[in-house]
Amino acid sequence: MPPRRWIAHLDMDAFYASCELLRYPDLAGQAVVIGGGRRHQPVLQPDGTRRYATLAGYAGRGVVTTATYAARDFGVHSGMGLMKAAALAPQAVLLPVDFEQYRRYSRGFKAAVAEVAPLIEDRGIDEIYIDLSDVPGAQDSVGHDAAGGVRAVAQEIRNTVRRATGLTCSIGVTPNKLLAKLASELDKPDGLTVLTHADLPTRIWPLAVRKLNGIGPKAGAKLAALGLNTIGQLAQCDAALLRAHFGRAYGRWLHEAANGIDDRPLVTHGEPVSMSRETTFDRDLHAVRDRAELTRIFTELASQVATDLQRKGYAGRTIGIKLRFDDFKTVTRDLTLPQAVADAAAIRQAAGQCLKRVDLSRRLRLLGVRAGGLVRL
DNA sequence: TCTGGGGTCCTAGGACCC
DNA sequence: TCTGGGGTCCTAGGACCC
Repeated sequence: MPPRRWIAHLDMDAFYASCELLRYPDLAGQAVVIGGGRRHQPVLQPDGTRRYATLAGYAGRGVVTTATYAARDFGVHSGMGLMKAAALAPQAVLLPVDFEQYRRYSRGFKAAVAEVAPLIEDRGIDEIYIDLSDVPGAQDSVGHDAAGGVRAVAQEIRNTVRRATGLTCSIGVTPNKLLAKLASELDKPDGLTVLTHADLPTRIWPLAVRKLNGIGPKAGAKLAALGLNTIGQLAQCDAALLRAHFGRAYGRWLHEAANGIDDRPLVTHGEPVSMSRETTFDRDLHAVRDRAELTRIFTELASQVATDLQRKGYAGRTIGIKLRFDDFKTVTRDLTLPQAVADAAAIRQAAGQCLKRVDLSRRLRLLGVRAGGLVRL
């Protein structure tokens, strides 16, 4: 028997919110929302207790980055505007985002996992894929359960993460990344789900097509218009019809994905492609009337990109800008230079060239600066 | 109660070269 | 002087993800 391929997807539970609960244990069990700017830090009071800001009366353009499960019970979810979240759960505690802290915990849980299983693909701050195929014990049967060994390995990883960070995670273990990603959500939070291809009809096919990693709002709506709502309906659908509606590559992918087919390897190391900084203004700004403020922000963004590049040891040959107007229309412009640059002045200069190519009659809500075509310094 | 910030990848057209 | 085909680079936009 050849060894089975066992891929795990590990997803930290309500990651940012859970990190904050470690710092503020008095909030355990409460509806807590992480998001917005820095204007709502908890205040330590003379009696030693903390006073927290709540969502009530929030005014601004912030969105929910993460919400605790208690807050989710009110219908609050990530990406939702904080104004809307405040209407749903005015009493929920609002905490500012502290990426530095989350990155520490992120490094912590990844290092803990690597002790058990070193083949890891990084998928951002709070999730990873892990190849368990060659981890000792993963191929063992337990009684009549061929997946018993890998289940034990995954459970050990969960225990290790918990010990190292105090945080819980959910893991899906399946023959490939696509199914593992789906499976990790099936028993969230603090869950472990092991699936094989045999489980496809009962566990995967009833799910909405939008659960598939790679089907977003647009493709989801298009599939719905075709009467395809579940992964099972998609799996049963004629492959030629999917190609006709979605193009050759994406049509084929849809058909394979719905049938649980995915042979993508883990990517265990990678170089960054671009680095960018962007900001949404508190109020929409006009190129002429708010010129001084826009110039200041523009220069600041260029300088932040330069700092990021230098800190990580890269230079960028393509400098670009991003603008979002008051009607939410977004445009980009970029410029490829003869030489890669990493200093603030050169980035600011190139970004300024890009800006000249944009019609600035509408007011702006967002400005961004980007460096692509990265080379190692 | 409109919609953050940081990314990746894909497509498509035009320039330019052989 | 009516016109092929392939390859690469550049640019702009868009879908999608965390």
